[in-house]
Amino acid sequence: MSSRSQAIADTLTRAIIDHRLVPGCKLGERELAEIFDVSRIVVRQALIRLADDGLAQIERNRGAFVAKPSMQEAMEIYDALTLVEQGVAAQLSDRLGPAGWAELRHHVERQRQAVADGNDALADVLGQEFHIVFVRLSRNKVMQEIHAQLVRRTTLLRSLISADFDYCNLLDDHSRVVDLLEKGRLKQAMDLIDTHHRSVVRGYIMDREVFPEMTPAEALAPYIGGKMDGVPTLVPSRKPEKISGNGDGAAHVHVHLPKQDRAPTSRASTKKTNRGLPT
Amino acid sequence: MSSRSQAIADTLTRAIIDHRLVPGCKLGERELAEIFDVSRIVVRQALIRLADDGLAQIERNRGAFVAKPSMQEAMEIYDALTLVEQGVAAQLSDRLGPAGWAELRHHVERQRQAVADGNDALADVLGQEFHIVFVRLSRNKVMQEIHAQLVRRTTLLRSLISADFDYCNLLDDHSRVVDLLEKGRLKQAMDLIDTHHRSVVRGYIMDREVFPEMTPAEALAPYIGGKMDGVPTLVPSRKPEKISGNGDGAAHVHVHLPKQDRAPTSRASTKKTNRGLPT
DNA sequence: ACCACAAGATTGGATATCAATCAATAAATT
DNA sequence: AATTTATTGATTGATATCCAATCTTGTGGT
Repeated sequence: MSSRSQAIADTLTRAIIDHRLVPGCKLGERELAEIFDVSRIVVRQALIRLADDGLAQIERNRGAFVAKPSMQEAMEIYDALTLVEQGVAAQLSDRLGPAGWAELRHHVERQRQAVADGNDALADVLGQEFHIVFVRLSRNKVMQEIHAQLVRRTTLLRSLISADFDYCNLLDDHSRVVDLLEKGRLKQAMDLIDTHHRSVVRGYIMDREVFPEMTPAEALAPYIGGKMDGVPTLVPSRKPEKISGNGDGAAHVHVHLPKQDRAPTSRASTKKTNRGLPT
Repeated sequence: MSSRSQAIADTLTRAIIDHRLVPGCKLGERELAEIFDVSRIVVRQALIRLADDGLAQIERNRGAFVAKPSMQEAMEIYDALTLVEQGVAAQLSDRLGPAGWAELRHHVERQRQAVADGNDALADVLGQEFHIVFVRLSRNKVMQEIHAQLVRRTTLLRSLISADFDYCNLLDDHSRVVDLLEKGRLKQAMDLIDTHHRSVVRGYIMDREVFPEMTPAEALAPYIGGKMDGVPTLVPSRKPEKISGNGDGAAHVHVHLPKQDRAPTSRASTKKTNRGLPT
């Protein structure tokens, strides 16, 4: 463990990308200091790290809040993410060896299996992870860190908006990108990456008021104390009461459609309103 | 001014990219606290910001040092920079209006004029700035910040290596990139961006031992107190003794060659060993 | 010359304290 | 009564001091 402030920053980051701490939520120093049982200074250092990461914003003499990006900024984040992943795609199409392609295919297959098993939670995590694995294969740690930060910020965005998109097409995109890239059809792959992210952004509606808030104490409770038990990450275990306190954890219905173009205006078929899993 | 720690982080960043604080230099908390006349905690917060930015590295119970990237990391930084600028180039080729192209051309022209006047210092700064302006035209603040961070890190790298490259060809690249992009020859422009950065990295030799060190107190003296007077930035004033204490500030001789290919192996014509200006 | 141990220095953090600012209430005025 | 003003309280930014853990150094003994 490097420093305590780093650990706290990690926990806060976790809570934010888990949507337990929602945008606009006040992150009071004294409150967090009590929760984590550290001094205010350590909390402040953690908040500085979060702010540098774009997940929090600090207003002078007013304190820190979970970042609440504007629609403009949301678009910019997705544009940046698209740019990075397209660039990585171009590099991979040149340099990636058979083992790399195999890893990507393996990952897609795992996700497909999870979907087939109806394990939505795992499928979601794998869907997120695909992008991380994709960039990792570039073997560029600097790029990885930039990309990971962008992914964190998109994850934050998702607790600010009500997503409404075709889940299955997004899932297939991963497989198709790998196919196109391995066949050397770089241009098409890059276009698909663009479409992939646009199809996520398109469903964003940002004027929605934020969900029932949790106080930081409630939100952070699962991460404190023992060994982070009860924190649901990529464990597919289905505890009756998982993360969210609200009961809209509607069973996701995944309908597998034949690939069809997704024109910017037509969005009227097989959409599921869901939270926390557009990848 | 937001917070004091941010101001100090900015000053340290400045000193690092000015090559006054060289890689490996110890950044003691107590020492910096005295220099800036603040408490150690504020210094620590500034160092955390620097570390997040990749300009410093903090080792537990050992303190902070100016980052000393490995050759591997240097390559990764340049790869990332290339990726970002290529992506921005692709966006600009679609979306940039006449005013944007004009601004780029104006900037190139200013740099050309500076070279013609023999004002190397100004030419250097403008060369650096070109990349910043280029990315700014994408109108994506998120991307701008990522790019700016990468540029800072490349600037840091330059105090770690001895560059040895053809200065004039690098200068012309900017103009050629603009030409190619405006003509819609995106592929060639992206290749040129790649070549541009590679031609910088190629000259890097990282085993060189670091220059005569300054203590942080000496290095930071010009930034402290008054209004940063005496800090040489884009002022073309030619003080006899500029930044560096070592006397190798040889007069740069800029020979304008007809464009020629720069094969990875052939580097035997019109190269000037200089410091701090490959852009 | 080499290893072990003690002394010193530095970092990471805790606590207490203070000034400045913001928020919200209570009071005063129109 | 409504609005404006003043007071109070809470929170942040920052300092000083203190303490424990760890790293470095230097000395001494073998």
